[in-house]
Amino acid sequence: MRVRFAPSPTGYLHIGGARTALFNWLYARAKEGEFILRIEDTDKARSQKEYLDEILDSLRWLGFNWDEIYYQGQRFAIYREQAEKLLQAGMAYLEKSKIKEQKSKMEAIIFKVEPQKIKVNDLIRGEIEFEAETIKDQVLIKSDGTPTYNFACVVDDALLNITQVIRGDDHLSNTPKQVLLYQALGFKVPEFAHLPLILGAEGGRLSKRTGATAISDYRQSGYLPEALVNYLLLLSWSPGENREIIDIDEAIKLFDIKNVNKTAATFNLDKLNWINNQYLKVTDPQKLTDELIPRLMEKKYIKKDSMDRDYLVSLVKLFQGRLSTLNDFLDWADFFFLDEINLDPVAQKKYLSEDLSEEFKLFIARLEALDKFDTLTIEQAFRDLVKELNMESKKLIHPIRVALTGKTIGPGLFEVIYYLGKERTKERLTRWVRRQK
RNA sequence: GUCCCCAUCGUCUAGCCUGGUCUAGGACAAGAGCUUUUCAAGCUCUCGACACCGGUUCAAAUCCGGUUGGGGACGCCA
Repeated sequence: MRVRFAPSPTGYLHIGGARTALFNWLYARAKEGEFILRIEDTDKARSQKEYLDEILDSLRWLGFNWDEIYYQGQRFAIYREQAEKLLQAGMAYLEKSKIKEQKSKMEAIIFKVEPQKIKVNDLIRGEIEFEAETIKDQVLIKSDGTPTYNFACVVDDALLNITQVIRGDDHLSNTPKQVLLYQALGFKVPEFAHLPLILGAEGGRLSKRTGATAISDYRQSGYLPEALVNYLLLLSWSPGENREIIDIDEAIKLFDIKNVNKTAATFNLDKLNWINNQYLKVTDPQKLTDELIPRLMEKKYIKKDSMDRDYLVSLVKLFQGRLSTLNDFLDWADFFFLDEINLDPVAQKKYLSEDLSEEFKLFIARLEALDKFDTLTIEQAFRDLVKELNMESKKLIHPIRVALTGKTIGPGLFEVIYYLGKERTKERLTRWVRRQK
């Protein structure tokens, strides 16, 4: 069993490509076969090193390790040799370039398509029949000497002994053309499996506007690779038993290409966010901290030399259960790193319109008097004060939270105070009292 | 225009192959409530679908045909 993923370095690895790579990789791992990477860089003008690097990097990040890698750009002689075979057999002919600007005097090699019925047996869709009359003669080698996609693809899949071609639905109509080429070259036709496409929110192809961006963008936003893979898995495949969260090892055991859906799926960021949250919750905070440190440094929230790692880990634990992405932490925990907090105007209006300077002052005094400064002690001091003032605790909790964090949302107030520390808490509350005057 | 694919809640899906166990199950989202402190976490509940028409059958989400709708492909791009 040998499968392949064949990206073209003319763009970044996107959601659709990643899903194709995933299903190929899964197929290989489930059947203990080989997963081969083939870089389709025949279009020299459009292929870029930057894209290649991004694709390989993203694949590694997702965990799709490959067993072999090939570059079509290094195999032009092979394609030409195979094309010559067809030429000599009379199954192909030469034609002058139709491109006006073409300076080369070379001629293109074109495959003659004879009328016939072509049957394709798809692992997911069953038997599909095409009429060769609806297919034009196919260019094999362009007049600039480079092979066309369909030709290079067939030659490589055959010569690299690919047994199952698993690819996107958009290649379905290429399949009869390719079958003809396998037969003409005397190669064994592999099995095909065409995966349903992933559509954007408005139907149609995924684009930047409809939410599809490069895998590296998801990485940068703070999605975990396991979560992204889990989400991709759920798009047109289901592990059954109403399971949503499934790790890759279990998916390998349960995966069967025959159970892949035929229906195109719509990419849904909300569900990805939910899955990412599920993974974020159970990920080792140390690991999350490692991921967060460079992001915090970039935001200038921390400096490398003055960083207290244990403190950071504690903060991460505080927010861990609520994050959709790692970057959420940057927004929600900002007040721990900033001297001047970002005060949400809506929150201010809602909870800080009333003058609570007396209550704030009293609370500051209570904090001042504490020998021990831990969550429980702080809470006790607060509860006592509220009781004495004969106030509802939430009437004071919310204003204090906003004064300290600038937000109406966040972890429990007493934990926030504890991690903010006595000095910073006092300072922020005092600042607010002064503002009242 | 031609060819091809697809069709269950707004979205992802289970069920379909091997018709009855389906007054169609789960998840995300949305709405409501609970959580002597917020929620973007947790718990509970609510809303919500077999595209349509015909056929086969005692019986159809499940099988067959058509219609409609959606998607893809028709390049000397990949």
